[in-house]
Amino acid sequence: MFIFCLTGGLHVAYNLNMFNTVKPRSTDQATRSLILTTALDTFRRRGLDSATMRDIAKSADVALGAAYYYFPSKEAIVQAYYDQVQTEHLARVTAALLSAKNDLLTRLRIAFHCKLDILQGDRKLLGTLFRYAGEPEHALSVFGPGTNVNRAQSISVFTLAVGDERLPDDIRAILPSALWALHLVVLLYYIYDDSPQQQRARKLIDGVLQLLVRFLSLMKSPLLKPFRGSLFALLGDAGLFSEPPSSPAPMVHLEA
Amino acid sequence: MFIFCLTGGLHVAYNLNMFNTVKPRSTDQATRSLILTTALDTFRRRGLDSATMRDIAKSADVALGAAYYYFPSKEAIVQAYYDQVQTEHLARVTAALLSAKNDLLTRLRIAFHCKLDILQGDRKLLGTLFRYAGEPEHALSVFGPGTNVNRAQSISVFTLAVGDERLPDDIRAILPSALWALHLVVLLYYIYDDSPQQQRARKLIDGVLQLLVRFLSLMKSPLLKPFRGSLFALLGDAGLFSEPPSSPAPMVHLEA
DNA sequence: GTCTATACTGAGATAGAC
DNA sequence: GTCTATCTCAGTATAGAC
Repeated sequence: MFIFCLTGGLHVAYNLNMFNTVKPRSTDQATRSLILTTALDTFRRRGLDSATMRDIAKSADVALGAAYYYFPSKEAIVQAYYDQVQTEHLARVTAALLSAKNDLLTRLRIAFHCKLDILQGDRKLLGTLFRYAGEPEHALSVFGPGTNVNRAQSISVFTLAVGDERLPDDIRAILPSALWALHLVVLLYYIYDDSPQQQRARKLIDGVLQLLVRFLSLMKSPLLKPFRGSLFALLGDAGLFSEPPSSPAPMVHLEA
Repeated sequence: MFIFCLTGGLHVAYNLNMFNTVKPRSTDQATRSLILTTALDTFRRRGLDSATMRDIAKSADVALGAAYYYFPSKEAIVQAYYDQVQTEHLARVTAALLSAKNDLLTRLRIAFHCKLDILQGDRKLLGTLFRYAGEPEHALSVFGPGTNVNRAQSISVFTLAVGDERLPDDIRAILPSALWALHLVVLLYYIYDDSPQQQRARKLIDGVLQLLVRFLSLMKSPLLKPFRGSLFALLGDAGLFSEPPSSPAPMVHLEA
């Protein structure tokens, strides 16, 4: 219930806005793209809250109605930005993994650092990601059913990074979702990090992933078997990182 | 930097709004209290977003300006509600600990379950707690300097719960702040929990605290010494749960 | 279906009179 | 300290050009 686990394929087919700034497929997509680009530019220059829809429309030389025609709200524009980021993340990680060393730590570092690379300079835009985290009903809640698809895409990048690493089944099942949750925490840290070039966030990633990999191998130890059993029993009961069988299937929410 | 560690005393002196609904100290406090009570009632009946400041003012039989005189924004009202909750939490936990068994698990369960008891029925109001989590500058950001005092109060309840439990120094230093962070996660789960009476959240608390206590005693094992060392090195470097000495003291932010 | 122009509504927030 | 009037801006509506 808390974090739906829709991992599996890459779900590229869902990626509706994949080409919206790269290769407009028709005139209207060009307008959409123009509005999006202009909006992001305005957000970066004036800040998200002080940039009004009228500012954006004016800068893009379209009427206010046009902006609302493509984006039902100001936050829908930010959402579109996240979609872009997600697409870029998948692309870069896919490429980087091809030439990477084959150890888990390296692959995870790629996934995490890539994300921060993409978000470089847009840390303020990132704040809204969490704005509706506490409101399950809201369409833009990071944890809510309204973002099931986006979440699945985001998780799939971590599924890629884990790859075919030899892991116990229980760990393998939850790891991508757990990494996704961890990456949210890292993003929060990144937002608050005022060190030069956010070096502390970079160090945090390296430290935390190193520790995680060590933790995973520790979990294989027979000494920690009972602890590991309790941990996974808890995660199972709570429905964290996976949907428990007793509840309705996650896709139901999409239809509602 | 991420989570300032101002733990120590109970900081009761900071608790400015402690008596705002209990014992008004003058006429204007009575008005403030009236507005607050009416507002919360309106929020609960109509929902936070659809309840307008005009509705609230009308219900409280004051002009719109009066509402804004006491609360600079609608969200300031919610903030006042959190203050109330915090005061109540401290009071209840203090009382409950007096007659409690003296083991850590019991004391931690009191602190966590008490919070949920108080918040019972107000889960939707809770959503706003996280609304500005991603915006360091915002006065109401849970992690930001603007809420240093509130955070310190909240953490102090967990300091109370840990009490004089025999613990290694490094663990003792971060435990209250870590528990505070954990309690935020539990609150998020609580908000999303649609099981009857949020029983799953209750079970999560019990499970997670049991696991935590076991984890703490595992950490004492010499076998895990290197792991523990790395863990605390990481937390120290990242400034998580404590302010690293290289950065300015947290109180500076309060003056700014 | 894409877009312009313009006007309107609702609500958060503020100014200034009393 | 309280009220009334006013401002701003997100979002909606509408009528029409193409």
